[in-house]
Amino acid sequence: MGHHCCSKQKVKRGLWSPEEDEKLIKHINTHGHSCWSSVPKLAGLQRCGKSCRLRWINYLRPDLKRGCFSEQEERIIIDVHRILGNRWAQIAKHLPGRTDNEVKNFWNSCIKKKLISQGFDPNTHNLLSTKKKANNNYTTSSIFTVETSLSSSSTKELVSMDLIKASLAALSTFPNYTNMPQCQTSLSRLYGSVCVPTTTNIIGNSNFASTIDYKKQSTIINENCMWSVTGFETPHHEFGNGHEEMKQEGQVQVEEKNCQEEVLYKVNDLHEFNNDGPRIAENVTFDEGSDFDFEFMDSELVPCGIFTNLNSIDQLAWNC
DNA sequence: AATGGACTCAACCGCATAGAG
DNA sequence: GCTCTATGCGGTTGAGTCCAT
Repeated sequence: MGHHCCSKQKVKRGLWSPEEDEKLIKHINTHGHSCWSSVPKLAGLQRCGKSCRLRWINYLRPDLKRGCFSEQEERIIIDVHRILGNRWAQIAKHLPGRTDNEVKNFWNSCIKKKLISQGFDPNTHNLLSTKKKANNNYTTSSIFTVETSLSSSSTKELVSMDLIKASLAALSTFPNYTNMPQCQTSLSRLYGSVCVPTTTNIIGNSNFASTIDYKKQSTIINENCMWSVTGFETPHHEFGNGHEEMKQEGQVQVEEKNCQEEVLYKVNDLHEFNNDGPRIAENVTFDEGSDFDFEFMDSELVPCGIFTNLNSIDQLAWNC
């Protein structure tokens, strides 16, 4: 079965010959590629436009970086994948000179196995646990297994590996972030190479909002934020009149213990309360002044357990 | 040296989406 | 609003290569 774009043409398939590459390079360098469907004809190639485009983007483009992925690139892929999932094109945008295809292949052939061998689920980035509950019937206590008395002033203290592992294990028991029974949650914050589990109390209509914990030198995203923006479900009956008022005002406030900084944001539009499905916050706007890279987050966040940047839990896991 | 399984990665396939008419 | 076409993207395939036996 051929492509719909070239089904009427007699096109060559399979590997490209050096002659074909040369023709394509010459044509694009001279005329550009404003319309890929016309490139084969103009370049004298018996290929479909789609094939030409792919060959150019993935192989012939002059700005491509060839060769092995560096350790830093690998880490970026893992970090961005944790947030965006299998959105290879978006991930590749954070790696100059790399293509989505290249990133995807590298993930499937190398990183995926590495994560699995380290005991992480490559899809969720959670610690693979043999103790997961079979029916997803989570109880309040499941997420509270990790609590510490660390104060905000002690975030630079080193935390033992046992505590970190316990934190990961606790989060891994909570894979989907749906039907969460209440709005209190354990929170693991990552500061450089230090993992600091804290306890978060969320007040108000909290599944529509949260705090973004950010610093100038390293962006820190807590998973509470992820839950909020993705709009995890909470049973309807949990909301009282006070929350209805908040909804009408279109602004919610979240209080978080042990947070160093808080950024409040407004929720301009909320879906109607509904017993049947998840309620999703839309058109979320953030106060100016935050240096958080929202383009990086690509506006649509994927639930997962741990967020980190360089030198964080990945490195710890890698070196264990 | 031969062979077969594992692995890599370029290329293809099918679907989603945007835009033009 | 509908259809058609082009483009972009993620999943999958398969030829070539590597490596253990």
